[in-house]
Order: sequence, then C-alpha cells, then structure tokens
Amino acid sequence: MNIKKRREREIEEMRELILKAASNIISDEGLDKLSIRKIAKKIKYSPSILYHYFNDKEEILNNVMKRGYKKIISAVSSAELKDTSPEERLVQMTKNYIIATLKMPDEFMVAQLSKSEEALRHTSFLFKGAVREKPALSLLYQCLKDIYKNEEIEEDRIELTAQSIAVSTLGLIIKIIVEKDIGEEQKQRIIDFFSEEIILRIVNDSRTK
Amino acid sequence: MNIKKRREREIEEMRELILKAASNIISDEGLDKLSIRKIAKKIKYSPSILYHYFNDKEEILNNVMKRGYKKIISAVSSAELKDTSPEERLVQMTKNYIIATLKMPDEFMVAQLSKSEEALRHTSFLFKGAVREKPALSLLYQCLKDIYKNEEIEEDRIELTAQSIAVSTLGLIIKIIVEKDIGEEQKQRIIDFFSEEIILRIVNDSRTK
Amino acid sequence: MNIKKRREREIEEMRELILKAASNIISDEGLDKLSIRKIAKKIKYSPSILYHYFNDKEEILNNVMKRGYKKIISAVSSAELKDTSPEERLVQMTKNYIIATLKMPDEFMVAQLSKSEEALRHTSFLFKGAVREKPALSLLYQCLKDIYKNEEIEEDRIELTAQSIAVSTLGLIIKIIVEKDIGEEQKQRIIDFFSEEIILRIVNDSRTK
Amino acid sequence: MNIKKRREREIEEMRELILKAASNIISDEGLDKLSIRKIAKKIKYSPSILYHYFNDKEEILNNVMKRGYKKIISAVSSAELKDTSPEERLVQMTKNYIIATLKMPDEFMVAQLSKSEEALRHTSFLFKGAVREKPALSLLYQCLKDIYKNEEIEEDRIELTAQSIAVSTLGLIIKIIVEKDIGEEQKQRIIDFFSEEIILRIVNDSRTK
DNA sequence: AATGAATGAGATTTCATTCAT
DNA sequence: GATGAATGAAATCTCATTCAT
Repeated sequence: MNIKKRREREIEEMRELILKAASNIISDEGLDKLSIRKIAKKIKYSPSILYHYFNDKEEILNNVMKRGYKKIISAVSSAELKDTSPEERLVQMTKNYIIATLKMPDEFMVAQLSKSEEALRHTSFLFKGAVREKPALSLLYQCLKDIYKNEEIEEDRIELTAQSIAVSTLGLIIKIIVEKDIGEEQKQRIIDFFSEEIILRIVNDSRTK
Repeated sequence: MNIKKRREREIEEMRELILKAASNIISDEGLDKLSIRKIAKKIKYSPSILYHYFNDKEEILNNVMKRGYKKIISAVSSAELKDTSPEERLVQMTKNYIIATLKMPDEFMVAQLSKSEEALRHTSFLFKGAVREKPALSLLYQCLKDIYKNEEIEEDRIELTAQSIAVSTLGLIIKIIVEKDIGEEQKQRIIDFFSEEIILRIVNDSRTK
Repeated sequence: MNIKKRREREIEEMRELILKAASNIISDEGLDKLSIRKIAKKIKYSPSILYHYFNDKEEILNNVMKRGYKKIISAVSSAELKDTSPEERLVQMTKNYIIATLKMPDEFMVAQLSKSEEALRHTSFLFKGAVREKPALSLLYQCLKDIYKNEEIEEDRIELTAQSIAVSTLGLIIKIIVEKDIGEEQKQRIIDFFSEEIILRIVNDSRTK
Repeated sequence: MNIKKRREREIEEMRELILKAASNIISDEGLDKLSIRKIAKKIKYSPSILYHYFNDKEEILNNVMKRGYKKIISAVSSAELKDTSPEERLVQMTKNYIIATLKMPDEFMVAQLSKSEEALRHTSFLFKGAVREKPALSLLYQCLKDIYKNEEIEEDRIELTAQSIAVSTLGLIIKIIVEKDIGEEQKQRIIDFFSEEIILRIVNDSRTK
C-alpha cells in the first residue's frame, strides 16, 4: 500500500499548494479578485487541473476558510494549561490569539468576513447562548466565571462581556491586518496595551463593587 | 462666466447622480456586483458617458467611499453639540457611530477593509499621533481628555485608549454586519451593552485611582 | 429621424448576418456544434459583440427557427390562390412546400427537430384537433374536405389523413436534406413521384368506395 | 492459443460494456451530453482506458449507431417469418419498425440525421438501386413485389414506392419523437392509422387497375 | 455632451486526449 | 491492462474601456 499512500500524500500536498496560493491572492488582492486562473498561474499549472483536486471554486474557498479556523482554534486552546490567576490567563489567551491569527492573516480574514452559511456555522458567536456552543468563546467564558467567582453576576452579563471582548479583539486584529504598514514597534505597543490593560478594564464590571 | 458656473454645477450633479447609483447598487447587491454597465443602466445613460465624469471604475469607487466617510463623520459630529457629561457624550457618540455605519454596511466594509493607499489615507488611525490627524479619532480623544481632566495621564496612554475604543467599536460593527441574521433584539442588546457599559469600563483607567 | 432609421437598418442587417451565419454552421456541422465563437469567427467579429444584438445563445437559436417557419408558411400560403381541382391543388401545395423548404434546409431542420416548448408551439401538429389550430395543416385539411365533399367521411379520419400526409412529406424533406449527395435528377424523380403519385394514393380512402 | 481467444473475448466484452453505457447516456440525457468521462464513470473505469478499446469518441459513437441499425434490422426481419398475405406482412413490418425505433429514439435520431459519410453509408436509401443494396429496404421491396406479383409494374416504380414508404415512416417516427408530449393514446391512434391504412393506400398503385 | 459599436481580457467550467507509470 | 495527472482548447458570458460620430 506504499504507492497508495504516496499518492494520497501527493494529492494532499497539491491541495495544500492550491489553498496556499489562494490564500495569498486573497490577501494581496482581495477576496473578489480570486480566480481559478490566477491560482493556476501562481502555481504554474493549467487552470483545468484545479478541478482534479477540488470540485469548484467554492470548495476551494471553503477549504481556505477551514484551514483558517482550524489553525486558530488549535493555537488558542493549546496555550490553555497554565495554572496562574484567571486574569493572567485571560491576558495570555488574548495575546496568543492575536499572535496566532496575525501569522495567517489571509485565512483569518476570509473566514471571519465570509457571510456564507458554511462559514457562519463556524465563526458566529453573537447569538444568545453562544458561550455554550462555541468552543473558543467558551474558554473566554470560563475565564470570566473564574474571575467573578466571588461576585454575583448574571450569566447573561458574563456572556455579553465575553462577546464584547471577542468582538473588540477581532476589531484589533482586523485593523492591524488592514493597516499593514504601521511599524513593528507600534504594532507591539498597541497589542500589549490592548491585551494587558484594555482587556482587564473590560473585565472590571462596576456592578461588582 | 455664468455659463461656466452652470456647467460646473451640472457636472457636479452628474457626478453625484453616478455616485448615488453606485452606492445603491453596492448596498443592494454587494460590492462585487458593481459594474459600470449597471450604473449606466440605473441612471439611464450609456456606459461610455461615465468616463466623462470619472477616469475609471476605481475613481468612482474611491468617491463612493469618500462620501461614506463624510456621512459617517457628520453623523458622529452632529451629535456632538450637547452639553452633557463627557462620559455621556462618549456613550452617545459611540452609539451614533454604530447606528450610522450600520445604515450603510457595504460602503463601510469596503472602505474599512480596503488596503489600498487611497483608502488607508482616510481610514488608518493606528499610527502614533493619529489623534492629531484624524478628525473622528480626534473627537474621541477630546472626550477622553475631558474625562481625565482632573487626573494626570500621559497623552500616549490616552491616544492608545482612544485607538482601543475605535478598534473595538469597529470589531463590533463588522461582526454585526457579517452575522447578518442575529435578530434585531439581540443586536440591540449587544449594541447597548457595548456602548453603555463596555465603553465606560474601557475609559476607567485604573491608574487614575 | 433619418439617422435613427439608418441605425435600425444596420442593426437589422447585423442580426440577419448573425442568423445566417448561425444557420450555415448548423447545416454544416449540426446543431450541437453551433457556438457563439464559431458564429463570431464566421462573420469576423469578436464573440462579445454578438451579445449586443442578442441576449444569449438561446435567443439566437430561437430567431433562427422563427426565420425558418415564417419563410415556409409564406411560401406555402402564397401559392394557394389557383382555382383548379382540389387534387391538383394538393399536389401543387405539396410540391411548393417541398421546394420552399429545400431552399432553406438549415432553418427547416432546426425548427422541425427542436424539442423546446418555444419551437413546438409552432411546429407541433400531431395532437387531436390540430387541423383547427395549425394554419398550414388547416390548408391541407380544407383540400381534403373538398376532395371528399361527396363522400361521408368522419372528420377524425380526415384529420388523421392530413397528419399522415404532413408527416410523410416531412420525412421526405428531411431525408433529402440529410442525403445531401443524391444527384439533382434523382432528387427530382423522387419529389415528383412522391407528390404526384404517393400523395394521391394516400388521399384515396378505400372507405369511399 | 487459448489465451489469445480469451483476451479477444474480454476485449469484446469491454467494448460491449462501453457501448451499452454510451447508449444509456444518450437515451437518458441526449446525444450532446455524451462524454468520455461520463461513460467512464458509468462503467467505473478511468476515462483513459476507453482509448484502449476505441480510437476516439467518434469511433464510439459510430459503433453505438451501428448497434442501433442492427437492433432495428433484427427487430424488423424477425417478424418476417409469418406466412400471411404480403399486405399483412407489410403492415406488420411497418408497425414493428416503428415500435422498435421508438424504443431507442436518441440512437435512432443520431443515426438517421447524421450527414457524416460513415453514417450515410448505413442510412442512405434514396439513391437509384438502393433496394438491391440496403437490407431493410430490400425487405420492403420483396414485400411489394409479392403484392404486385400479378401486375406488370416496372421495377423502378416499385423502388420509388418502397422509398416513399420508408421516407414516410421515417417522417412519422421523427415527428413522434420530437413531439414528445402527445399522449400515449393519440400516439397509438396515429401509428395504427398510418400503418394499417396509409401504408396500404400507398401500396395501391392505380396503374394496377 | 452623449451614444453605440466594438474589442480584448477575463471569468468558470467541461471536455477529449496524451503520457508516464 | 489500467490509472491518474496534466493539458489545451473550447464553451458561454461579463466587463472595463476606447473610439468614431
């Protein structure tokens, strides 16, 4: 079965090659400029061969997105083990998330900005009860619960806080990606300030006093 | 020179007509469905005439975006007159901004997500010193200054706070646009919670105590 | 309004040019080999210009067909005036029909062989009651009625006879078109034999004796 | 040489398999939807293997057509054995022919309407002397001869009559195929009337009296 | 100022076919 | 004998843009 395996690997590599090229084009020229032709040219194959590896353009796009959230989720959840204060964990998680996503800006943008049902099934988190369904938001929620464990705060408020943090962080990431030319230093300053200060201020629910 | 002026006015009217049509198409069908032909059909002129008033499609798009920022800025600053507490003003500004942008989601997305220099010239605000150059951010900054007028806080920290608020609000807006199917009620809940609570928490710089 | 008229004429000429080219291709290579590209190449224009004159391929095809039956109907009905015996008229009509259609084999084939609803609305005549709805078949029917005026024959039988004649003539025409290389002489022999003898034999309803 | 024979048989089986698949596709989706890939998928082989058994698509098509005529001829001639009057035999033959062809309408249409030399070699029958070369027409001719055995009719006239019958029947079949939506009942009525009455009228050469 | 004719490039997709293995 | 990778041509259609008038 060696030969079969090799072939499978080759296929996987080709698919990966295609997806990467697609990602690049999307980040360079925008989602709407992505075309089968362009991908083919980039990987120096004929356009038709792409249909060997994917059924159509949409399938390529869906896979670009999938690669997106898979990588991100694994990046975030891996850093979860540490036994420090929940506040510190929150800060660390936020930073990890930002750093992980900034390593793959193209996939992130495609995934987060797509309005297709397929994408939204993975990315939506604004609905009521999202903390119980969405793994990433759930991590955030657990953190907040730990932080508020001595206070009496309604679940709803905690969910809204978690969603607000998620939304804010998303905004930061998108803005950093779009403003691609702020220097490295300024980027770091903002990320640090945001995750080390803003996040903690957000957590600071005034009702708790 | 009356005739000259009249012509200029006519030209301006035609340009306005074109931009409005383009805006409508973008709102109705999305940015990628915008085409010269469609604009022409909508205003009942031939496609070629558009090239009398604009050099190419991109110029039209840039102007659509410009109209976008203008509308938004005026929406925000109009609410600026009230003589209430700076905190209340901040909350109100945020809400106004969110509501104004959600009325023109596609133009907003196009403008905010474009990486073109032309667009970034208007939309960028993460660089150091942005509060002095960007009108919208400047409003925010003034508000914060009022809030912190009795404390000693470095300008830098205030700028970073302003930028964080801007970034977070952006994230909220984008997310609401993308998750187009959360119901009206939940949308309101999140917007209210975010602008009435989260924003105020963010302002609450712990160093001030 | 001279200029407007001229333009209209030019458009009509161009449309005619396109339709003729399409007809030729269909007859040379078959309906399924017809392509926008081929038409364009034949008339030495770019493929896109065709969309100036027709909305899409289907519209071109429909017009090729329309040209088909229009010409034919006019060919047949024009020769209708003569005041000879009904038998002679029948023979003459058949001949006229055959000769007329053979002058435009391509259009005839497209129209008669298309299974599209649009086409069938014009070409179908096998259904019960067709003699009352289809002008061409009706002519045939009137002829038969004249022939049988002294006999007692049910309407149904006459209709079936008319349909049989129509069907048979159709078969002859198609076969002559497909077998494009039987010589002129043999073609004439068959046409004459068919219209002068076979048709009259068909009319010869044995029940009338 | 057993092995050689086995291989030949296998090849023949594979060719048969391919042709059957092609036939099915043509019946189900129409000639123009036939593609090498579809055939391959249907027989669960790779497209390339088809080129082991046939030189190209056209060869496959030609063979599909050949299978077509064979089936039809066998259908017609099988009914040939009965020892009834020649008239009855003629009627029966016609009916059998119509019924047999209507069971494979697409193959029939392809074959009968193709102007390719290859096809015409099998399908043409309008040329002078066709009754001596074309098996199917020859059957018809024999029938007519039997019918006219007591009369003095020139061979030529009989051939022309045979050709006329063939042509008329062809027209009927084509029309029934194209007008796919006349109901079953009306179809039967017409077929019966045509084969039981019209055919006999055609045979009724007036010179014989 | 305005139009309509025309083009060429590009979009996605399907297909017959070849070739190395 | 059989496969899968790969290609190039072709299909329909849309678009931004130019140009003569």
